[in-house]
Amino acid sequence: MPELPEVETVVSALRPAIKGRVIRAVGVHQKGLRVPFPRGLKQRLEGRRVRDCRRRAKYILISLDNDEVLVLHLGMSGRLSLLPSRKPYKPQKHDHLVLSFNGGITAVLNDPRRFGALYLIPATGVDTHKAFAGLGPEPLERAFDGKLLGEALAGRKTTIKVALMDQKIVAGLGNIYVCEALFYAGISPLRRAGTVQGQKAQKLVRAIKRVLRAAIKAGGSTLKDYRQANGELGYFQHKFAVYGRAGQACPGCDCDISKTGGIRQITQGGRSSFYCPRKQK
DNA sequence: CTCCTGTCCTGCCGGC
DNA sequence: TGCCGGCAGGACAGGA
Repeated sequence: MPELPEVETVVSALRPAIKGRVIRAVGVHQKGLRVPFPRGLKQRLEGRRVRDCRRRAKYILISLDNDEVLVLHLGMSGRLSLLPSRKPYKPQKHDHLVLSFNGGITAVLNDPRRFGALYLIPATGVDTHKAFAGLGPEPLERAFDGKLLGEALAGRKTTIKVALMDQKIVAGLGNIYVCEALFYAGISPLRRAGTVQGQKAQKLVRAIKRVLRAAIKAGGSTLKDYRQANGELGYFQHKFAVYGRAGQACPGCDCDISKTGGIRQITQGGRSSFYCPRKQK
């Protein structure tokens, strides 16, 4: 499912393909996703030129020449794919929005579970929109360091797992990368968030950046395979240390799995957490 | 304010 | 084989 690295990968491919291009035709095949589509979506998009395309948290922002911004969230099953310009568009199940640009470029939003969202908002209103207001720092930016994270976590009684899932603390992390980062930082998902300070916070920040960068790197290969591949996560899913690996050995494990039970799976905040009780404290 | 729970949706998988 | 229940997950509303 698309978390920060997947969205980053999508935007990296989308930006050069559509920047400066004009939206010639719009196909709207759905009344909405998690939220209803904006009124007059088709009319408001057609004829507009794309100024730029960027990512914030897990959102894709496509700014248009009428000072409106098309905001997309891929939910957990959403895909935004670019169609080869030679091939005619063939509608697929769960294609909700089809954008046709000059030059034969077509972008298709497909989302089976419809957990995604689409907004069309004024450029001046992005920061105050409910999706962006109060959003925490970008984890890959330099400003996101141990000190900043420690301050954000201070006083929090909830667990570090739940806190890292909170987009107000840090933006763009989802269940998978939180589990992975906590493993690399050696921090238990059950630890109280407020106790992650100083060296621990710094170590966690490094782990977050490390796992995100690695995933983005692998996400590049996901995208290359994308046209032929059907794997949602592509390449990086084979590199998970703990996520989805309950009962198995964690990387570098030298304990007796038959006695320890290996990687443990628990539920926190209604979501699965995977961790190694011996390496994560 | 913080924390917690329910809701949305559909594909997939395990169990019978 | 086929059905069915449960699970997966991000964001957000609303209640405590």
